[in-house]
Amino acid sequence: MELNDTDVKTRILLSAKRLFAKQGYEGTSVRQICEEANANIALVSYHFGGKEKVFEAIFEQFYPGSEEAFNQYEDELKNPVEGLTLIVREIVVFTINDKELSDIIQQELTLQSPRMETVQAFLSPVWFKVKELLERGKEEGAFHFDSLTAAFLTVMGVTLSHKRFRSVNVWLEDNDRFIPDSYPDQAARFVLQGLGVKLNS
Amino acid sequence: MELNDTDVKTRILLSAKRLFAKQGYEGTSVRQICEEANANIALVSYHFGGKEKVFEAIFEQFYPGSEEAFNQYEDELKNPVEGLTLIVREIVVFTINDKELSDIIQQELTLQSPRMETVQAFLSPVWFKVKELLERGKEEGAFHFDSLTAAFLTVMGVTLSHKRFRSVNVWLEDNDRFIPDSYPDQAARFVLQGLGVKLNS
DNA sequence: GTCTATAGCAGGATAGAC
DNA sequence: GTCTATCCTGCTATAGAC
Repeated sequence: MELNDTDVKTRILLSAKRLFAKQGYEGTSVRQICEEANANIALVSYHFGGKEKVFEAIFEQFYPGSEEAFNQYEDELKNPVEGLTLIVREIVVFTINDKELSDIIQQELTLQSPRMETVQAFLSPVWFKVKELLERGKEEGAFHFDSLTAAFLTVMGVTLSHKRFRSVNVWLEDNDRFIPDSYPDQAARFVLQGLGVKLNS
Repeated sequence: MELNDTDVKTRILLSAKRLFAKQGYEGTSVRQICEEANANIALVSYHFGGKEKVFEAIFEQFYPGSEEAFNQYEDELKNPVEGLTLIVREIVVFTINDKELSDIIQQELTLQSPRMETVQAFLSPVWFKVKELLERGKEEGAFHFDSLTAAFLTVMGVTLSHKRFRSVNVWLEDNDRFIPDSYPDQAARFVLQGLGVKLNS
């Protein structure tokens, strides 16, 4: 990964992703990124055009494209309960697969940064769909909540919460068997129950 | 607030809290803090001993002391369902009352920063209690979940999620009446339902 | 494409006058 | 307690040699 087995551009991207996730954007210097990537400092400007552009390139490279995905699951997304289950699972799977990128997203969501625009552009399709499903699910009587905003917030909270794992194991001894494989389902179940859906499982 | 109606130390603390919340710790400069606080740059070193110490001072000043609080609610905390309801409500109330401090906490939780130690020291009592309540609630048959870690994560997610409000109203038009007053109860209900508790409301 | 060298600036901190 | 002036370090970015 950090060896010269891949091209420089990729090495820089991977190092930047790792470091942004651990230390935040501002807390990470271009020098540090290049050191870890075994790349010369000047190459960040040459290949990307600056630190800011590296940030954007990370999203372009690693954020799962959700354009075709929506078409692929068109049928499931018609039903609010099925659709929300699917989306929550997919988001949680993503946060497990790419902890780094989801850490970066997590951080940027609370900041009023110049990078927010980039982040929002990538996240909008999914969360807009979530909003739509919540609204339709309520109309159809499947979900029970007072405020859309409150429901939306809790769904966001559950699905994105995984990233605090690092600090969590300070409070929990890990004799508990936390199996990432089953977590997407647990999270989805939690969300649906929280929204007042009766589950037959 | 930003006028010279309070003493310098307090003005610095308030400005720092505001800016750390909006821009992150690394994204905020001492110069900027002092400018907003109408204070001279040298006073940060004089009164606190550096930027890092300002961060700690913010927690000492504004984090609600949870030592006496636990004794005060001793009775409610004996029952897992009651106890968890109480704590979730209190945390959510706190995140609404002091959005800035909870934004700061939110940010630091995902970072591996030198400030993590400070943050954890303040948060530990509450989250340790949550863990205990979850465990006991499961033993007593009140809660239903597979993994303690998974349950813990979802509770954290819901209770801390409020801070993403700023980015949320990009996706939600605010014709939805989100009433902060009722949110603590909604969040608590969501959590309990998610944990499989049968509610009579 | 990659490197060295350096420009140019902003950061945190403090010495010392008041 | 407060201020000015300054130190030193580290940052991003780029010009120009290879």
